[in-house]
Amino acid sequence: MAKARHSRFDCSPGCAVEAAISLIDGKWKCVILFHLLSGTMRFNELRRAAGTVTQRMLTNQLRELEEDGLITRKVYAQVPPKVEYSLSELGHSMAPILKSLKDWGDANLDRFGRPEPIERLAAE
Amino acid sequence: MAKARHSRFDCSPGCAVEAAISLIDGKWKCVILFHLLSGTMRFNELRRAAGTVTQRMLTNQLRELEEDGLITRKVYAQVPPKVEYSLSELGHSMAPILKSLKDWGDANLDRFGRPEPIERLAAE
DNA sequence: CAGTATCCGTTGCGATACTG
DNA sequence: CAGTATCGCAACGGATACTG
Repeated sequence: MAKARHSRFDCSPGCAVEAAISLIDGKWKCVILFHLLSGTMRFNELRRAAGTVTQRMLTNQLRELEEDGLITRKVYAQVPPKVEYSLSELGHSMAPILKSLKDWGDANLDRFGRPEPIERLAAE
Repeated sequence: MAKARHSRFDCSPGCAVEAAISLIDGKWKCVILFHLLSGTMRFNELRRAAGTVTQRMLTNQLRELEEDGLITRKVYAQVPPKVEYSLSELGHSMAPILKSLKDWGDANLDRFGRPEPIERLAAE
């Protein structure tokens, strides 16, 4: 539990930056965090919100976020099971990062891989 | 050239966030970007600044950043070779992201994997 | 509902050696 | 100096099946 999963930082300048992203790397983590900014969510809610994440990966990422103390997992002892995820205080402190990521993304979405709409437009 | 390296975003909410980190994921990219905020740097300068990155990885990450239009590579036709890397305008636009990462890291460095000094303190 | 377990191909990435 | 080439292992991560 909480084994040193993150690579050791050798604290050169830029260390802080490296440390920060090491917590949110992995394709899904910041997406999860971002969604949790809006409030508590259940497992399958997150699953849908994240788009195409697999069950295994979502579980995995949630566990790591929990280990790192960014999110809180609350299990209700009932059937069917109910588990709620929410941001810890530390998690909330990342809001500025998430926000700047979102802002940049919004401003530049059309610049790189603009995802084309699923339906083919009139072409052909 | 610029093949679709990044996974396709299916533009659910949070898509922008996903898009943004997809450009800076990989342990070294944001460290590189961060250092380039201070100005132009040469290959081996970056190598030293980044800490423990290998030659292969640095080259690799630099190429991807270049493909994504975040940095500019300037080669001087001379011997010995001299190559300078600097942020493009798009790269500079990520400054807020880098800054928020740095701020968070600075504020929370002591909370997670605080890298212990190499020399063992008095213990034993 | 919210997971865990297993299989298995793909990618990441360090080590090492070579080059214009 | 600033790379490229090749090897090889380890981690990532999807698909699928099973469970309390």
